[in-house]
Amino acid sequence: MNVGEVAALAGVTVRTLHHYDRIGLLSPSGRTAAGYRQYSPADLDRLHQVLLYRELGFPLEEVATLLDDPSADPAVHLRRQHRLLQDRLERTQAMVAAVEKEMEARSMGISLTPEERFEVFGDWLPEEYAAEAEEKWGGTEAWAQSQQRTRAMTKDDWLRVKAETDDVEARFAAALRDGVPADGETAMGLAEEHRQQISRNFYDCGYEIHAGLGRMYVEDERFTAHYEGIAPGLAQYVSTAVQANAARHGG
Amino acid sequence: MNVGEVAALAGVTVRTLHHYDRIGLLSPSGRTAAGYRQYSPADLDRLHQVLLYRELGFPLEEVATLLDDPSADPAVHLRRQHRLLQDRLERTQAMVAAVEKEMEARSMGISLTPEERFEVFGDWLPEEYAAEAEEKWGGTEAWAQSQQRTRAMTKDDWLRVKAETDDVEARFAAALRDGVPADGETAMGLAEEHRQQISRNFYDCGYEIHAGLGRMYVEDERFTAHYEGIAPGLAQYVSTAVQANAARHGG
DNA sequence: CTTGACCCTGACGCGACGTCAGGCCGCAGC
DNA sequence: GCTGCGGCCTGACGTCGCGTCAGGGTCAAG
Repeated sequence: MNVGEVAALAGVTVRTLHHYDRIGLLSPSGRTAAGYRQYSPADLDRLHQVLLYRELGFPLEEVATLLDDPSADPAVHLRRQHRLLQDRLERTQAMVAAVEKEMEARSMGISLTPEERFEVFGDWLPEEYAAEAEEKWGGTEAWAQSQQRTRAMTKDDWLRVKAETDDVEARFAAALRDGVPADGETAMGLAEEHRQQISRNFYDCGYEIHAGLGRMYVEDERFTAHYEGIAPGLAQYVSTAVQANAARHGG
Repeated sequence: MNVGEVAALAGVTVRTLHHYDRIGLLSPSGRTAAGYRQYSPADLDRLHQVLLYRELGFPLEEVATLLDDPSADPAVHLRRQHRLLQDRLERTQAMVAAVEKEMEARSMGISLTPEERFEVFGDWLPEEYAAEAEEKWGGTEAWAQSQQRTRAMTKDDWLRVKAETDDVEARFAAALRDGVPADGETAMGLAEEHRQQISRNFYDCGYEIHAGLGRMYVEDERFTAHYEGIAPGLAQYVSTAVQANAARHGG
């Protein structure tokens, strides 16, 4: 199939398909001698996934990493999409309820407080991220604790927590810069501080959990990006330090 | 309240409020001596409306025209939002169903046709516009006819229809330019052609309906914009011609 | 062998902000 | 009184996901 047909079938414009091709999100599996894009059924499959994730609000770059993850087979995507769609359903229902509440209030001559009226917008920002996080960690004790504690935090609390975190990260970066070994006493000390910070602010972070986190810093691109954004090599450095510290206490 | 507080309450960034101020969508009702934005409760009300419409996918400019329409009291907005949210609910449910269908198909080893898989995306483009249109005309016979006929149209059909329409509109513009009276024989002839075109291509357009359409050309800004984009004064001209033609046949 | 629909690749534009940069408030603490 | 330090201000440029030409090749039908 050529672009026009695919566009008509999927309900997108040709330009959109060009765009997806250029950014590498969906490149047709073939071209004719004249350079015409040729889409295979597999390409259509992928397009379908792309459109679903897009509809759910994912930035295209993230859609690409999701779909290119070789450890995620189609069933994983379907389950995730199902969950995200149900989240959206709940959210929409909440908004419907809010509007109905307001209509009723109006008809009774009452007026709602600003807090009441904005609450449906308030904590939903991470529609997709929250869903993903819950998929990974939902149901665990740590997750529940974290949810409960962070919900109670004020803006000042957040700023304090962020300052603490920034501090430790900066000292990690300094250690890396100065050539301090990642599995040495100093770096392990920082790792321990890091662990205690998490325990204080989010959830009881034991050594095994901390070691798991450490692994994620080099495996999950979002964490990796965070640390590499501070200093190149920092993700690996922190990961090593955290795991060394865990090993020391664990065994 | 100053920007920061409003932003925190509504779950948006300060930058967003700056933006809404600059484009005139939501300008705080006051400023302090130092130039600090001061938001009143009424401003918060408006912000709430803005965020709801935004969430529903309306471009900000359109949100502004909706909210600035003096003929639309708060209740109108609430009803519209309620309808749009319910549309979204239905649509999301359809998508959930589609994903479930696909999961089942996969588990049975069957695979769906491309058409089946994309159909949920297909005809939904005008989430909001379609909803608005249906709100106005839904349930009428003309609406149903139009829906049925346009669904059956191929791309070529659309092009042909568009060419026809463009032709009549160009002749209307020429008449206007040449100073031909809008309620004269020539202009009424064009109006009659216009009416028959609609009847052929969309729905049985009698004289009363046509007269109603004519009124809309000067009352609904979208129609007005369309005609004024062709030639200044054309909206009024066509409107007059159409109504004169209807009056001639009606009485 | 032309015509008209369809395809290609730039390249610029746009909406709705994000993200600095440079500088002015406002109030707490010394 | 001064000095931070967070919050606010106004530009101004960057980003994302395309829309929209411009200039030109391709292909099936007549």
